[in-house]
Order: sequence, then structure tokens, then C-alpha cells
Amino acid sequence: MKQDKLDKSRGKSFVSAQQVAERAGVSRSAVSRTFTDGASVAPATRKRVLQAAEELGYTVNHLARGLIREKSNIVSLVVADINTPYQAKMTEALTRRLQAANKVAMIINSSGESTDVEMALRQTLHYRADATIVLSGQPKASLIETCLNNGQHVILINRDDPVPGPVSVIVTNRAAARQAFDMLERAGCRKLAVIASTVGSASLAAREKAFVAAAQSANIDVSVSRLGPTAYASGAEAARQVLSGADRPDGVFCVTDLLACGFLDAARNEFGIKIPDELCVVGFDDIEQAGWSSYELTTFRQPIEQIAEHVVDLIDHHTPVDAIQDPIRFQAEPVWRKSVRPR
Amino acid sequence: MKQDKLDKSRGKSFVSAQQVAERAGVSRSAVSRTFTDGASVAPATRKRVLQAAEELGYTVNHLARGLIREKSNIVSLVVADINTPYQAKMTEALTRRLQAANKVAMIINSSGESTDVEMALRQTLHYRADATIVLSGQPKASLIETCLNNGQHVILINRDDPVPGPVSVIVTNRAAARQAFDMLERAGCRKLAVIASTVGSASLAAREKAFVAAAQSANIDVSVSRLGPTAYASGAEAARQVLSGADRPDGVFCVTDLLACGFLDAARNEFGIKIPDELCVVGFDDIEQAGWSSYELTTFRQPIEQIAEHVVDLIDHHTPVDAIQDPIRFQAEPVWRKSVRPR
DNA sequence: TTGTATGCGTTATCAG
DNA sequence: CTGATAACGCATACAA
Repeated sequence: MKQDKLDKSRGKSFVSAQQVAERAGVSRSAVSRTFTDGASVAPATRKRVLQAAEELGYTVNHLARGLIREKSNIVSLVVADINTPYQAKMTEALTRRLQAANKVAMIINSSGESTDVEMALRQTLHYRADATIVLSGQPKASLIETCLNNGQHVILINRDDPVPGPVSVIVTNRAAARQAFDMLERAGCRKLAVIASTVGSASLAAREKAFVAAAQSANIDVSVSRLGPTAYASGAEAARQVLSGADRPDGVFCVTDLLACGFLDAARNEFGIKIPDELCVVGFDDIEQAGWSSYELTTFRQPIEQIAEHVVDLIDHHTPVDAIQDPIRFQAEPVWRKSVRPR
Repeated sequence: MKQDKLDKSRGKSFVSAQQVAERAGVSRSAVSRTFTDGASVAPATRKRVLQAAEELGYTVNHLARGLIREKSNIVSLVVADINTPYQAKMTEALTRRLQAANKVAMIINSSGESTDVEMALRQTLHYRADATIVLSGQPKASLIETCLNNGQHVILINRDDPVPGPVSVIVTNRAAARQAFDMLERAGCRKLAVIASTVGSASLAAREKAFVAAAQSANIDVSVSRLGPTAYASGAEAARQVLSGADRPDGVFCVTDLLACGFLDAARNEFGIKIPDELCVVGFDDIEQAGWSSYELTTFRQPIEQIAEHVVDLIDHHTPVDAIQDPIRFQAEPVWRKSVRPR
């Protein structure tokens, strides 16, 4: 008996409620009740159980608990480029708030191939996640439906696909892009360029199109460059192409801050262009680097904390919806720094 | 009967092996065997099961599987500043490789308070994670021991605490710091400064001390600044303090690239100092921004991919160790760019 | 190869 | 307030 307990405590294996019950001299149920919120258990019993648990190093097995409660408290985050400043920030906010709501984040790295997103969603199902938050990739509608059918909550962030079922949370891309045009137009820019990317999501495409539309309806010349992923190097490459031509643009809208940083660096260091005197640049996202003194980039801030808060709320209250939902929109606010001439 | 199946398939709830078995006209075990590697099942049966599963949208419940196999395939990652370039990169590499090894990463955000790390480790136990990888924070030895006692693998990355039990993976901080000194000394620097941080981990402290020791044994003057967390702003602030004095240093070792970026920006943009002509700067980590053309920072690269590969290997092979293990060391290689004068 | 029976660690239900 | 018992979904030893 005693021997058995000793073995267990050293035995490199998890302690069960049964063992705690034996040590405390109560039933399994008493132990269970001690660890479930709102269960009634006498203070004395509770105390004895708690002590036994402490001594044995007992921890409730959430795998088993999730099995019977049909609620795992796991939320999966499907994300591709966690190492990208924007995604990293979003991931940080989401995991922090999820944790505060007594949930835990399982992160699914869907980098690269198209099959990966599929695998990712599969994992989500394997572990019976209560919800899936998609930050990257374009999951097939059929897979989303599977998640939904299994009672999972599916939340799409900044991928405004016209898929019915999941809840979409997006930022006011079009309005912000129009505002970006206004900024540049008022700064006196008369020849514009927008730097987008080849792997653009719906959000990025929306920014690009809205900007172009605004420029065209104001009869101002615009060109569009897409040459590479949404990364620093692509922005620099775009600058090389766009700025080496005869008539350079005097105003540029980069669909992403990362692109803008690359563009700015190439423009200044390779072409010796003065920002914002000769060229104005507007970015999007307000990543940390946008505020660094080498960039001082005028951009649009995504309200990441608000988005994260809202998403976690959504999951917590779990309003199951059958109908097609309108996406929830958050305002992207302009952040004035020094890459655009004032007024 | 039939009605029941229909209800289940629409009923926003997960499908069980039982339901698949009924539809395929086989036993539960047949279904189970179809989905377990290396189990013997007739091709015909297998096919029928697979089809039924497909139709019903069945997915193996890894929670239940983990319960009986005593192996959840969950690995938890304890990390504080995921939004920091270095940690983000490491997290990306780890999650990607974990996934390739058929495991899934549960991320525990241990930002802020000291109790958080404790809570984090607790979560790790709740979900019966097979292993815990600690990237941030200083978990109490007692908690680590609890994890170990429960048969978990504990891996500490870049926190070379003298705790027996867990496996430590670290980078050759001291050697690299000495090399940093050599770089600066050969570049002709005669008055040095090291920029560290107030919340320094053991790794950061090791870099600082080794650099100072090297300088002192060569009879070269060194000062140490620690004013803030390991962040861009702290580096900039350090520059303001260090460079406003009468006799400025002509060589600086920043314990982290993030600090170095802040230092460089302040030095150039606020003091008009020419890098590397008037001042040489060396960083550590080789984050992406170190390669951006505004910085061109000479630094030391942490072999993140190698580390991640090794860590995942370690978890896969699960060599249980009772003895105190020597930390596994990886070489941090110098990356020459333009913030240090050549020769 | 297949099916039956048992157990994994929990919690919910129902008597007491 | 407490204890016995039946699920939860799955994998396996054993018998067929």
C-alpha cells in the first residue's frame, strides 16, 4: 500500500484522482468535486483532498475531462508566418487573452503548401478544439463546413471570403485605402503607385483595389506592382523597378508595412530619394518597425487588441449561428508619422 | 435507428467510431484498427470503414486516444514575447518541425507576472503534454521537477540555469562574446561599451560578462548599461546615455539585435554618428531586421533551425534521463555586415 | 482477420 | 454532502 504510493510518486507517471482519493480517505467523486467549479463539497473534505493532491502532485486530466464534457477548452490558431511582425503580434494577443479566459491555444503552422491548411484543419478536429481561428491561408469551404458541422466555432480574421457559416472579423480595408489616397493627394502627389504582393489575401486585394479605384475616380495616374510575397525583400525589389523608370511616382501606397520598410530602404539607400520631400509613402498594419526612427512610417493601425478581445468573447459566448453572418468590421486608424508631407 | 444517425450527422456534434462501425456494418474495433498504424485489417473491411468515415466526417479523437496510450502528442511551448523577432522565428521553426513529427504545439504565453509561468506549467500538466519547451521565464525548480516526475520531457532553450533534470539547449554565448570583443579590438576600438538589459536571462548575462572579462584582460576600458527590457527602445535610450557623455565609446556590443537596432538608430539619427567609421556596433541573434539595409548589422547568428531540429529529435526519441545533464551547445556564428570596420 | 470485453481518468446522475 | 455507477471515445488482450 504505502509502497505502492511511493512508487507512483517517483514512477514517472501521472497521478490519478483515484490515488488522491485513497490517500485522502474519500471517494473518487469527492476528489472530482473538489476540482470542479460550483460543486458542493464539505470544507473539511475539500481540505483533505487538496492536501493529498498537493502531496502527490495531482493535476486534473483535461483530456479526460474534455471527453465527457464535450468541451476541450482548446482553441486552435491556424497561422502561416508567425515570424512576421503582424502575425506575431496577433498571435501574442490571442494567446494571452485566450489564456485569461481559461482556454489554451494550439497553434497550427500552415506554412507553404496548399495541403497544409487542410492538414491543419484536420488537427483541429483531432483534438476536438472548441474553436478554430484562421489567420492565414484559404481553407476550402468544405473543410470549414466540416468544422462547423462538428459544432466548432470557426473565425476568420482578415480573410473576407464570401463563405457562409463562419464568423469573419475584418478591418475596414477599403475605407482605409481610400483614406491613404486622400493623404497622398492632399500632400500634392500626382503620380501614384501601389505596392502589393503576389500571394495577396482578400484583405490585401481589397486595399489595392480600393486605392486604385479612388485614384482613378480622381483622375490621378496609378500603377500597381506585385512581385513577390508580402515581405521586406519584395518591397525593396518593387522600389528598384518602380523608381528606376523615367517618370517616378511621387506617392506610394504599400499594402503592408513590411513592404513599405523594404521600399523605403531601397528608395533612400539605393536611389538617394528624400522622404517625404520627393516621395511620400503610406503603409498598413503599424508593425513595431514602422515606429523605428529609420522609418517613421505613416500607416494604418490595426486594432489588434480589440480584435483579439472580440474574438475571445465570441468564443466564450459561443452563439451558434446557422445563418450567413455579416463580417464584423474594425476601424483601421491612420497613424501619422513622417513618411507623408503634412497637409 | 436511421433517424438517430441522421440526427447525429446534422447535430453539431462529433462523430464517434461507434457510428462509423454501424454504418460500415463492422465492429468498433475494426474502425479503430483502420485508423491505428500497423494494425491488421482486411483491405475490404478497411475500404468500407474508410468510406463510412468519409461520409460521416469522422475524425479520430486524439483526446481519447491520448488517454489510453498515455501519450498525447502535445508539446507545450512556454514563451513570453512571441512578438519579438527572435522568439517568433524560434516559435515558427519549432511548430513547423513539431508538426512534421506528428505532434502539435500548445502555446503557453507566460508574459508578465511571475505567477504566470507557474500557471503555464500547470496547463502543460493539465493537458498531459509529452514535453514542455521553455523559451522564456525562469520556472521554479520545484515545478520543473513536477513535470519531470510526471514523465514529461522538459527542455530549456537558452536559459542555462544550473537546475538538474531538464535538458538544456544553449548557444555558445561566452565564446561568441569573446569573438565580438576580438572583432571590435581588431577594428581599432579602444573604448568599449556593452548594452545589456535589466531583465536579462542567464544567456544574456553570460554574453555581457564574457565580453567584459575579455576586454578587461586586454586592458581595454568597458562600461555596461542596463536600462530597460530587451527592446528597441532600451537600445535607443542606452545610446542617448552613453553617447552624450564626454568620452564616447568607439565600439559597442549589444547583447541583442533589438537593442542594437535601437542603439544604431539613435546614434545615427540623433547624434549624427557615422557607422562604422566613428563607431562600431556588434549585435546578437541575427534577426531579420539586422539584414535590412538601414542597419546592415554585424552580429551572431543563432542556428535556430538546427536547434529546433535537435529539440524535436530529443522529444521524439525521449531518452529519459535521471542524471544531471550537460547542456547541449550550438555554435553562434558571426555574420559580417557593415556595422564593424573590416580587419 | 474479426468481434467481445475491459480499462484509460473524468464527470454527471442518482440514491442515500 | 457523499459514494456508487454509468457514461465519454478509444485501443488492446483475448478468444473465436
